[in-house]
Formats: sequence, structure tokens, C-alpha cells
Amino acid sequence: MVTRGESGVSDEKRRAILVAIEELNYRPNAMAQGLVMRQTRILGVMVSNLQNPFFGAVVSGIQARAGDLGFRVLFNTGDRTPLIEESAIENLLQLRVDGLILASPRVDDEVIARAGRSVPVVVLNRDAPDDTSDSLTNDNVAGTHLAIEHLVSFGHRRIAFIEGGAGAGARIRRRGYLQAMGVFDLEEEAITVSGRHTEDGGYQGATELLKLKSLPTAVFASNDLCAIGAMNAFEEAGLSIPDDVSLIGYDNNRMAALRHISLTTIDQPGDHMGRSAVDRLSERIDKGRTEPSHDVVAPSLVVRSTTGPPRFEPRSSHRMT
Amino acid sequence: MVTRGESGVSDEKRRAILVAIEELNYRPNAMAQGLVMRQTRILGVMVSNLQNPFFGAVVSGIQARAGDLGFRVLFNTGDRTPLIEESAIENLLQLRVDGLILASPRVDDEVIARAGRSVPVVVLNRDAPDDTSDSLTNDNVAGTHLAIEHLVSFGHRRIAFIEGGAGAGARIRRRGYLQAMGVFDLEEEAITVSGRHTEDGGYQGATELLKLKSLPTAVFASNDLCAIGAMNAFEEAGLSIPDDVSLIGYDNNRMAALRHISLTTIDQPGDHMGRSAVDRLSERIDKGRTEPSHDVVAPSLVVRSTTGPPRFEPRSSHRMT
DNA sequence: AGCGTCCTTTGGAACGTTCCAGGTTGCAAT
DNA sequence: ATTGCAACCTGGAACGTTCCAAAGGACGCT
Repeated sequence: MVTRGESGVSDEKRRAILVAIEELNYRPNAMAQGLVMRQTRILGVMVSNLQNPFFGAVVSGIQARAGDLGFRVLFNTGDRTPLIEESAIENLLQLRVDGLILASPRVDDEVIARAGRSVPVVVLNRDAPDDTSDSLTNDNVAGTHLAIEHLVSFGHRRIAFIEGGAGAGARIRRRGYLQAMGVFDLEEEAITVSGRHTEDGGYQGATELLKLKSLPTAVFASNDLCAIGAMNAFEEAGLSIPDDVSLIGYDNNRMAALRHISLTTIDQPGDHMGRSAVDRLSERIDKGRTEPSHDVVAPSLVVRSTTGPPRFEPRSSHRMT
Repeated sequence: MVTRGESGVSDEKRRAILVAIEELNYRPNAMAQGLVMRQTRILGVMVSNLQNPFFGAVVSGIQARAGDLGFRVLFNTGDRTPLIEESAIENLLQLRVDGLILASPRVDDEVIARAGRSVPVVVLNRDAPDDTSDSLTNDNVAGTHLAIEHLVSFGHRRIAFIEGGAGAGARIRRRGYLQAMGVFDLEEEAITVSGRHTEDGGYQGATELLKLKSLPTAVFASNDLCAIGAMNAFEEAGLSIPDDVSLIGYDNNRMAALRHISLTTIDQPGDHMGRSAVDRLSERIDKGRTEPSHDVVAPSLVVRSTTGPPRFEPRSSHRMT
């Protein structure tokens, strides 16, 4: 009562209690409070990969908005490993967080659905498995189209894709790539190699491309980390970007923006997505919303220095010029 | 009992309970457990700046080692703001974490000391305020000496420092810089500008240096983020690194290692520090250690492409050549 | 003086666990 | 049959809070 600044206590007693608190180094026990109040005002956030700077932006958006709305935030990570992620989520749930944000989780749909049965859940950059959880994605298909369109506008036709692995967002980007290639009548030029959404993965993917008898003139990487890895591989092989090969990423993370990297990429508004995720949770927790929400935010193209026209006029294989 | 895999229950009952658990979507309540057991097996980690990739390495070390020792980990951040950091720490404490890791905290010593009275605390990259908490730092003084020595060995004499602000580690690096300059008889050449341990700060610091009537031949930035910001400022001003100015950072974060950045820097073994921090905590929690531990790990020089000899022979003001 | 009202204080119960004491059962040895 | 002893089960207390009901005091009104 005293600690919560409520009335119903005489000033004298209140002062005495405050003094005792100070002396004993007393601190309210959040577990006891949580037990009896049946809510914690804690939001749990499982971030699949804390090492990816893109999530730095997301985390900071979450933190800011949660503070505004009177929630405390606890983070967790699963290091991109489904099993660890699952137990990270379980830990948060056992702590009885009032809401859960899953940033690009790699766990089975079933795990998310199960969590959704206990507590409001917002999934970032992946579709919700059912109507018990909300989702908040950027429009990965539109984003990939933007990327391909940009490359095509420079005259590229042989556009390879370094894919991001089995993660949900990664799968959609892969589909988007194939679709976009189709739109421009380029499905026969499509090549994909794997990249696992990491720098190393991107490096390896690019290395694979380098073994091809003729290198694509442009490469679209499923995320910026991948793109940067690919960049390294290409330059180690003596190629110059964008003269020998154009390169475009996805996310627009802080690394991409570094002057020395200056990667052309598709921007995903991470900070904004973090804030919105908290809003969705708050609607369910504090305002009793029950209908699912599936927001899609629009990505945008950020042109920097890694894309340009192909070195030679593309062979106009399908055109009658 | 059943959920903890203990004996004393018949197989038949055990199976029945397991089925019921499944059906009811039951999940043990960690708060109730924590209340009665008087321990949580949770380690709380307050990271001052989740956006700094250096902490990515620390976090991943913590995570890995904690998993091995049967601890769960919960992260928090204070966004480099003392007040927010303080409440982040308080939140963790109210949750009754069994141990606390503070990664480069910016709060007052008093806050750390108070936390230390309630629970084992390990402070990373900052000295412990008293004997109730452990500390784990890299040898910032040795690291700064390494940096200055490297620059001096190239013949640099006018070596500026972009400082990191009021953070504890930052202060020590500043002192180390001045000391090292003294060792090489260069105290009169010392110039420091502020940089706040962020990219923006580094950019601004470098901009200040550019206003000087004669630019230093080398710049030592208090951390890599700063150095990268400075790098941008210098190149925007048309200078080439390391020809016009040498640049060295501190941390050896992932960005520094990027081929395109290729920043010469002082390596701090973040992953290793994270693991050790968990070990220190475990010693106090599980093995009852009470004497304080103040580990210092050795930093090392990583030479990359941003340092080289000064463009002109340094004026040999003190030498008789 | 008696009464009602409001303000403050006190004393449980409850939250979901763990732990322990004591109880009940089954079964073998006497 | 009785006893002893496991093995298993049951019930209650405790953890640190919040909330509510009820008791106690102070005070003004009749």
C-alpha cells in the first residue's frame, strides 16, 4: 500500500514504513505479487538472433513503447536454434509474462500456437499459426519485388538469390523472389543458393555462385547479414561491386548503412515494428481485444552504392531487339 | 514431483498426470516455485547498450555458459540511460534473480552496491564499487597502451583521442590514453574530444578534430562504434585512411572485422568474458564463494587496414637526429 | 451520553508451488 | 494372524504479497 502510494494509511505510519524499507533494503517480491495479482505487467520478448543488428532496432522500439505503457520487458534468445528457442519461450511463459513477442522465431507453428493459448502473442516477421496470436510482418513479397524490380531497371536479367534458410520470413522471401522473377519473365534465369541469414552463410552462398561457369550479374541476398558475407566473398575473389556484380540486401540494418558498406537494401522499419508489437499486446491485455490482428507494414527500397548497371549489355535472349 | 522426474510415484499415476498436463496445457508457475524454493535459477543480465555489437558476443557467451550450468537467463537494457538502467536492474532484482550481470552499467556506484547486498553481482568492464560484487574487466590501461604504442611505432606523435563519455570503462581508457602518451613523452601532443561511445558521437568528435588548424596524424577512438563514426566523418571530408589519418578503435566488434571496415582495434574477448561472468556467479551461488573476485583479461592488438605511417615524416621535435 | 459515520488498523484467505509429517496400503517374515 | 517395513499417498504449512471483511477509534451530531 505504502509502496504503491495509496491512501488509507496515516502519515505517521507511512513515514515509519518508508524508513524501515530503506533500512532493511527491502524490495517488493515480484513473484509474490504476480502470484496473487495474477498478472505481472511484464512483456516477454524472444529474439531469435540478438547478434543481428536489425533486431537492435526492434528491441529498442519495444523497450520505448513498453515503458510508455507501463510494462517491463524481459528479453531472451534462442540463438537461432529451434530447441533453445522453444525452451526460451517456455521460460518466459513459466514466469507468467502478460504478453509475448516472438521476433522471427524458428520454432514449429505448434509451439507458437500452444503459447498463444496461454497468453497474448505477437509474432514478428512470420505468419501467425492460428487466430489466437497476432502477427506483424513487413510485406516480404512486396519487398522482394522492389528489389528485383530495381535490379531489372538497371538491365539485369541473371539475378541470383542467396536464400535465408528455413525461417518463416526467409521462405516467403524465397517465394517472393521466384514470383518476381516470373513477373519479369525471368523464371529461367532464377538461381538460388543457400545463405542461412548469417554472414558466414552469405559468404558460402556467394562462393557457390562463383563456381558457376558464368556469374550472375546481380545478387539478391535474403538479408543484410547475408549480403555482407557475400560482399566479402566477391571482393576476395577480386570482383568489384557493383561493376562486376550488383548486390542488394534486405532489412536495412545498421551495418548496411555504414558508409563503407553502403549496401543497397530493402528497408524494414524495425523500430516501428517493435513499437507496434507492444501496442498489439497492450490492446489484448488492457483493452480486451480478441479478434486477431495481422498487420503488414510496407518495406521500401534504399538505394546505396552496391547496385548499378551490369558491365555488359545483357544478352537479349527473350527479346526481339 | 512428476514434472521434475523424481521417484516416489507409481508409473501408472505418473502417466495419468502427464496426460492431464498435456490436456490442460498446464505449465509450472515459476513464481510460485520461486516463492517457496527461495531461488529461481535465473540469471539477470542488464546490458547497457544492446545496439553495440560487442555486447552481442558477450550475451552469446553468457547464454552458452548459463545453459551448461542449468541457469536460465533474462536480459534487460537501459539504453545507456542511468535512470532507465537503474529501473531495469531493480526489475530484475524484484524478480529475485539468483545472480546479476551488469554489462558496462552507467549507473551510480551506489546502485550497484545496493544490488550487491541482495544478490551476487558481476560487473563487466567497470570496477566493482565494493567487496560485495565481483568485477570482470579487460585491462583497459594495457589496451590503450597497446593502441598508442602501435601508432607510435608507425612514427605518429600527434595522436588524438575520441573519448567515450562518463561510462566507467570510458573513463579508464581516457586515463590510459593520457598515461600512455606520457610514457612516450607525448603529453603535450594529447588532444581529446568527446564521442559518447556511439557512431554519432564519433562522427561529431572527428568533426571537431577537423576544425583544428592542423589535424592529428592519428586518432584513437574509445570504442569501435566511435571509430566507425569518425571514419565516416573523415572520409566525407575527403581524407583517406590511413594515408591522411590513422584510426584505431577498441573492442573488436563484428563491424570492425567486416572486410570493408577492416578497422585496426584492440580486441576484448567478449564471448569469453560472458562465460567467465557466469562462472563467477555460479561460484557464489552454487559453491558459496564469498571473497570478491576481480578478474582482468588481457586485451590484444588486431592490426587491420586503418593504421599506417603518417604521410609526412613527423617533425622530430624531441629527437636530435 | 448515545449513536452513526468515517478513517485507520488488524487479521485472515488466497495465489501455486514444495516439503515434510503422518497415514495407508501391500507384502514378506515371524 | 501379527508385526515390520517399504512404497506410496494425503494433508497441511510455508513462501510474500493483495484484497477484503471486520474490528477499533475519533469525532461530530442529536
